[in-house]
Amino acid sequence: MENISESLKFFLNLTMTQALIARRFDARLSIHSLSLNDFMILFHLSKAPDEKLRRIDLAEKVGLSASAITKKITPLEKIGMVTKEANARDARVSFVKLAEGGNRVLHEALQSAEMAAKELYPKEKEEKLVQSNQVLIELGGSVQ
Amino acid sequence: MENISESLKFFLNLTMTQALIARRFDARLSIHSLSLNDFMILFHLSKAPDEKLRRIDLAEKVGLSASAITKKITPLEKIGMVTKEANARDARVSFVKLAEGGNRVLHEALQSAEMAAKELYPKEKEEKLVQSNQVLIELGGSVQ
DNA sequence: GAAAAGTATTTTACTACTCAAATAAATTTC
DNA sequence: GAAATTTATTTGAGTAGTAAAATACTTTTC
Repeated sequence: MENISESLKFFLNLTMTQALIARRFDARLSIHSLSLNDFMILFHLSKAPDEKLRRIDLAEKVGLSASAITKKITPLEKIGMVTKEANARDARVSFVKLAEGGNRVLHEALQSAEMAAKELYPKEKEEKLVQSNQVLIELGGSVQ
Repeated sequence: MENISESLKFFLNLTMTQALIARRFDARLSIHSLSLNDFMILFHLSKAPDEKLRRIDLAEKVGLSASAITKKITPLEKIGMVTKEANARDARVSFVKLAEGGNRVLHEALQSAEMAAKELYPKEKEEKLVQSNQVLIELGGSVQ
């Protein structure tokens, strides 16, 4: 087996750990009847200006296709997590906005997410996590 | 919006960047008719002792469920990427072993993967990637 | 200002996964 | 050593995603 680059090693380990950790978060979030992707949607909406985003921007942030967003938003709207809002300037776009219910559920879910996060890495080594976070942000992460 | 912990930020950015980068790798690997998960299966088999793994161990390494592995292995066997091998000591387990065809395709795919990896991060900052890789390994990554 | 190109979203058809139940063998318990 | 429990895999049913085509606008080009 030939030697593989540090970048490729990094990506392969990134994929392994993400899958591993995502399962733990998914388990925690399930008590709020929220999938990890549902949580990501509510989270990114809450961080956006005026708590709303276009579907394509939401898709990019959450890491799903635009059509996946379309399909997820309808049920989320039905249970009061988000609302749809038209754009006066451009009739093509339809904003997704965080609703009251979504805001409440997000705050509850954030507590569960923090519990899962706490078990991730020893607190005394947190500085290494902060540095790695910087790398992730350079690679396209946007959670500051 | 309350402040969120460094660990949770790390996980959210991990998820965003993995989704982002995985799409790039998937696009590169598609010319070999290989999905990213197919590639991961072949890669982990090639690294395993005797180039074989039990389905549950493969599932854990690739980050899929055991049933997903069962469903993926059958077509991979048909096209000569892997072979099945019984375990003499324990009739429950059935090893998945890298076949000649799988080894050849893996080596071709590794070149495409390296091309995608090269575009990931500036070479002069590679040391930061090496450090982050260390963190990922502590979190469950196994690619050394 | 009509035609062409581009953009945001939805629909369609399909694939890849998940979880839970079923099966089959191994191990533990008593 | 039979019964109960655990472990590895497969099957079945349902869900969540994709890519590509369709739709409906907007912007650019000439």
